[in-house]
Amino acid sequence: MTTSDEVRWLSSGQLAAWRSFSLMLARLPAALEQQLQRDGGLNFVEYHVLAGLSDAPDRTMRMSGLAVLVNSELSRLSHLMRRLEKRGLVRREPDPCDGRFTNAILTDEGHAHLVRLAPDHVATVRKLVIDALDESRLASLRGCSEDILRAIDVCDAE
Amino acid sequence: MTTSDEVRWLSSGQLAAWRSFSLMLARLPAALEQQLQRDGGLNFVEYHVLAGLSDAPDRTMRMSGLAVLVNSELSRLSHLMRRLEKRGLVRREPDPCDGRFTNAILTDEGHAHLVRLAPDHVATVRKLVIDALDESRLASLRGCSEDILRAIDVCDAE
DNA sequence: CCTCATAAGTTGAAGATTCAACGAGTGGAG
DNA sequence: CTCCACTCGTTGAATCTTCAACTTATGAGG
Repeated sequence: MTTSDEVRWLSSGQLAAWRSFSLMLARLPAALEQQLQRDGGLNFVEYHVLAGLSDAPDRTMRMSGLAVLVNSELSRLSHLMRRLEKRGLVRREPDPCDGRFTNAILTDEGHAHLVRLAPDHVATVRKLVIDALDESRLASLRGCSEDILRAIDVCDAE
Repeated sequence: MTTSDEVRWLSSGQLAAWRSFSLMLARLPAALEQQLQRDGGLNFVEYHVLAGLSDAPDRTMRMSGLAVLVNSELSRLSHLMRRLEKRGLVRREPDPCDGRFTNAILTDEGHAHLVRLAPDHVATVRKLVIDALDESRLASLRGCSEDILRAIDVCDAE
């Protein structure tokens, strides 16, 4: 990748910003997961699997769609769904219309678990993010996130 | 944790901000790790272990100090150091002054590896974050990060 | 001294994720 | 119709992380 010999190191201000940001990048997910794990025995991805299914028509999604939604590889999702299935929170069945697809379905028990968990999760998100920032900061955080996501997409597309 | 019956759900603007932010929170670390993994066979924590040691006097730190620096548990660090040690990038020895401590030391080979890797890593951080944001956005991102870190600390302290 | 409490670090087992290989279903080209 | 390429999803092995139990070194208190 190093195409030029000159490295553009970071200025001290940039470095300070990067340090804070990258520390936050490590700590916030850990803090969110801690709450979900404690209150519901779920990690971040598992929670979003249940939440995604609960918003979908018939509480049903294809595995591949779900994988995109939760930003995870299909293999990881497959293992994860096996564990959730063993706990009775979801079930899987082949799509009757096209046998190549597998439908993931939220069970009643899974839905109940999610409903039980959601308020505390939202409260945590508020406490650590939404209410920790004033309104203009939050708007600007959204802008930063979108800029960074765009840069990642550009980079992925080479 | 649910102390009140009333849940303060997110407004649509807050929800949109949270969605972008949390997607970025998942994708950016993956993108950074991908580059480190591809170019140097290291993950994010491993890179920061080497980087931390390289900045320390005598390229030496105690395991417990290193664990705080890279925001990781001691057990994880111990396993990770065993792997890095097997690759010859670091070594460990008991602190001669106080046998309870273990000193982690960056080898010459480890240092060379880091030096080889750093320019590409910095270039990636630039491309995905620093140069993806204008100056005021970056400053504001730093502020957001600090606010969120503070909220996490408050929360950890109950 | 001796005992005990404490903190540092290691270890092994269990749990989760990644990686590569595989199997199964479908639609299209010949 | 048959073969082929393609995508979807699963699986097992290897890797990494988490958890709990354990070892060891030190310093404090009797």
